Amino acid sequence: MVKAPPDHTPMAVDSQDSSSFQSMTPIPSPNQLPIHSMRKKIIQTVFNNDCCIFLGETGCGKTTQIPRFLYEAREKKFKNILNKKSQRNKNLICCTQPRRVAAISVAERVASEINQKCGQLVGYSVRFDESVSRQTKIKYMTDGMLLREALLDPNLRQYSIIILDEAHERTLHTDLLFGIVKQALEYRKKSKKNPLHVLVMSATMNVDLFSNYFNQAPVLYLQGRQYPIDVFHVQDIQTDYIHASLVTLFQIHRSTPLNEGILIFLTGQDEIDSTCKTIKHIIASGTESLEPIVVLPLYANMATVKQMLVFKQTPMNIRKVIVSTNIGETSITIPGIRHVIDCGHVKTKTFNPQTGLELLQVQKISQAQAWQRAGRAGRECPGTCYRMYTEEEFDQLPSTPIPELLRCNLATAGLQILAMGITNISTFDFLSKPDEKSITAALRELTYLRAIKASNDNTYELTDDGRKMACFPLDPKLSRCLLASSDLGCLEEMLKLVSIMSVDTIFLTSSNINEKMKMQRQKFTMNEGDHLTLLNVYKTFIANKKTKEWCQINKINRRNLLRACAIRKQLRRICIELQLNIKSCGTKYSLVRQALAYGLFMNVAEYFKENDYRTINDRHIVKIHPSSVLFGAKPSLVVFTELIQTTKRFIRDITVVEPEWLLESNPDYFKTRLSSK
DNA sequence: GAGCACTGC
Repeated sequence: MVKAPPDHTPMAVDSQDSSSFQSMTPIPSPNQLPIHSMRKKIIQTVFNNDCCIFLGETGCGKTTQIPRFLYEAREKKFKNILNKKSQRNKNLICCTQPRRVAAISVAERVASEINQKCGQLVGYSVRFDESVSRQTKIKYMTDGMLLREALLDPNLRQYSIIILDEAHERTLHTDLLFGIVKQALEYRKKSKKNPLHVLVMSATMNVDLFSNYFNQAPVLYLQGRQYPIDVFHVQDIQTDYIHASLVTLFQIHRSTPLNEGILIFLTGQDEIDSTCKTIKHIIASGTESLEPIVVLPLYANMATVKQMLVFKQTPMNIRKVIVSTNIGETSITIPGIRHVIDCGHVKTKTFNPQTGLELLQVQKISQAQAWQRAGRAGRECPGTCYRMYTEEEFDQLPSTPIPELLRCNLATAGLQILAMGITNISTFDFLSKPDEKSITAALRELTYLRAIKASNDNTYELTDDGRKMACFPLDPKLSRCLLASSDLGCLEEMLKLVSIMSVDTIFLTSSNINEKMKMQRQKFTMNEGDHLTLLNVYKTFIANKKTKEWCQINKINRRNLLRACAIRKQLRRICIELQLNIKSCGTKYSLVRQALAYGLFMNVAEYFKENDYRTINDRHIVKIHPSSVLFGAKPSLVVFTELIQTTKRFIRDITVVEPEWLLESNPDYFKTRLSSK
C-alpha cells in the first residue's frame, strides 16, 4: 500500500524546452487546416515522383485531406479526356491504417465532408467489414487487408496511388508492404502502363530511413495542429514509478481545476487495478480532505461497457482520472485530458530467435512513445506532461521502438513472402532486415510443416499444402492443424478450436476471480487438456444461443467468443474454397488431439521431474501454467500452443498426446530429437 | 501456484 503523499512535498520536476510542440492556433473547419495552404505542393510532389515521404504530426489533417486532394487533382486533369485506359483500370487511391477503427472512422468522416455516404466515392475495407461500391475511388483500409490483397496480386494493379499512413509505427504489415510496394513500383514502371505512385506518411522521425529506402525520395514537411504542451521531468531517478505517479497525481489534483482530466500511463492490468484501488482508498480515507475523483481503469481485455465509461463526462466538481495501458496512446482518444503522467515503461512481447522463446516483460519506452504519450494532453487545448524519469534518462531512451518485424517469429511473414513468388527471402527488400538467424529459423519451421521445400541454394518454393496454408489468416502451425483435421475427419471441431486460439482469452480475467467462479469453470474441464476444454466452452456457448446471460453466469468473455465465431465463419469459407473435407468427428475427440499433434509437433514437452517439463525442440525446462486444466496433473507427453517467459518459463494451452502420433506426423524430426535423448 | 501489453488478417 502506498501512503498518501505529504502535501508539502515539492514537485520534483524540471521544466524542459517543449519546442517539439509547435504552438498553433487551432481552427475547427477542415477547409482551414494548415494543410490546405500546401495543397498545390502536395499534389505536385505526388504526381511528379514515383514515391515521396510526407511528415506531419497528429492533427495536421494528412489522413483525411490528402487522398481527397489527389483524387480531385486527377479528376480535373482528366476531365476533358475520355481516358479509356483509366476506365479499364480501377485507378483506386488507397490509404492504409494500422487499426480497424481508424480506417472505418476516417472513411466515414471524409465521406461526410463531401456530403456523401460512406461506400460511395469514399469507402473502407477491413476484416469482417467492408463498405465499398463500384463508385468507390478512395479506399481506407487496414494494412493487413492490403497485404492480403497483395497475395492475390503482388503488383496491386487496381491501385494507382498507394498511401502507407502511420509508417512510423512500423507494424509488421506496413513493413512487409514496404517491400511489396517497392517491387510493384518497379514492375509497373517497367511495364509502362498504369503507373503507380506511392506516398509514405509518418510522424516526424526516421526521415532518412524512409527516403533512402525509396532511392532518395523527396520529403515534404506538413505543419501540425497540436496544442502546446509543457513537459516536466523528475529531477532524481525514481525507483518506484507507481509511487512517483501517485505523488504527482495528487499534486496536480490539489493545484489545478477539477475539470482538467488526468491520464496515467502504466504497464498492465494488475498494476492498473491496484493503482485505481489505492487512489480510491486515499480519497476515501479523507485524511487530507481531497476533492472527489472518478478513477477509471483502461486496458484492452476489459469489458466493452467498462471501457466506454472513460468517454463519459464527469460533473464539473469531480476530477476524472484514467489509468491506462498504451491502449490510450494511439487506439483510444479520451476527451477532457489536460495532464498526462508517463511512467516511462511499457509491457512488450519479444521473441528471441536464438532460443525460440517469447518474453513478456516491462521495458523502457522509446522517445517516440514518450512524445506520443505527451501528445495525448494537447488534443483539445494546451496541456502538461509529467515524466517519471529524468531528462538524462529520456536522452538515453532509444529514439524509436524496435520494428515488429525484428521481434517476432517470421514463419507467417515468410510464408506470405514466398506465396507472392519471392523464392529467396534473404533477397526480399526489407526496410529493416531481420537477423539471418531469424529467417533461417522461420524457413526451418516452414519446411518441417511441409509448407515449403528447398529447391536450390537459398531458394524455396511452396508445396501444394503450403499454397493452401498461405490462404488462411493464421499461424502456419494452426493452418497445418486444419489440413490435418481435414484428413482425419474432424475439421468442424478444429475450425472452432483454431478460431478460439486466434482470440484473446475467452475467460473473464478480472482480479476478483474467486473460488466460486473457478468452480463454475470446472464444469467445462476436459481431462485431455485445455484445447478440448476450450472447444467444450465454444459448443456450450452455441447450444445456449450465445446469450449474454449464459456468459455472465459462466464468467465468459462474450466479446472474444463472438469474435471467435466470426473467425470460424471466415476460415470455414476458405476451407470450402480449398475443397477441404469438412466433417465432424462427433465425440471422437482423440482425432482432434491427433490433428493438434500434427500441427503443433514442434511444441512438444515431455515430463521431466517434479513439476518440470522439457521441450523436445530446444530442451528448455518449462512448467505448466497454473491457468491450465492440466496444472497439477503430470501427463508424460503434451503439446502446447505457447511457450512464454514471465516470472518463469511457462507452457500454456496444453493437450495430452500419444508418442505414436508424433512419430507418424514427422518421423525425420522426431528421429533426430529422440536419438539425442 | 500465476497473474497477458497492443494490434491485425
